[in-house]
Amino acid sequence: MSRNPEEPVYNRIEEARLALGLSRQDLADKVGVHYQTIGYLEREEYSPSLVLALRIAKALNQEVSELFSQNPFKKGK
Amino acid sequence: MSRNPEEPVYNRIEEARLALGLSRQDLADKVGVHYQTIGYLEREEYSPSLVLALRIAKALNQEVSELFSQNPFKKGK
DNA sequence: TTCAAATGTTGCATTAATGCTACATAGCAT
DNA sequence: ATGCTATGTAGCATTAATGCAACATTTGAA
Repeated sequence: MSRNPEEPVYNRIEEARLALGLSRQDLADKVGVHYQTIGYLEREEYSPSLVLALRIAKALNQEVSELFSQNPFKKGK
Repeated sequence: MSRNPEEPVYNRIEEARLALGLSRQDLADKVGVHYQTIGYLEREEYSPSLVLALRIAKALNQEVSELFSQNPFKKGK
């Protein structure tokens, strides 16, 4: 599978982050990653490790399945 | 964070796999990875990518949060 | 016992995820 | 205009996740 460039993972990180009034830097700090990493994830340039996904979900008070999906999200949740 | 050797991810893949009567090879085939990879994950020698976690959850009919956690699982679910 | 299936162990190669730095751009105050 | 904050882009280095092969061990069936 080689870390799947073919099968992307969609996410609503940006939407959930903005809903909490957080900047990328804020979220990065809460989660313990570089702020650029949040940017890469929001732009879906790559998909996170499970550890990071779990941390982000916790930081944003969401279920992993609410934030990340193999299928595109519909508009407005 | 450098992919966290410090903060492990616990899982109940083996339990869920056995409950369905699947061998590691069976699960690996359903999920599209090498059968050794399932072994590594069950032994918690490393934690999967989010893509793989999503696929495993789907193959085992479980929520990601039911299968993977940052905190150890209690006995018998 | 013998055989096969399932699993464990080791080792090596490849690559995506992450860290980090630097610079550009856009928007919003002042 | 000036400055600050947030974000985008590009490049490079490191490392964990995965593939894969070979061999050992365990377990259960015949």
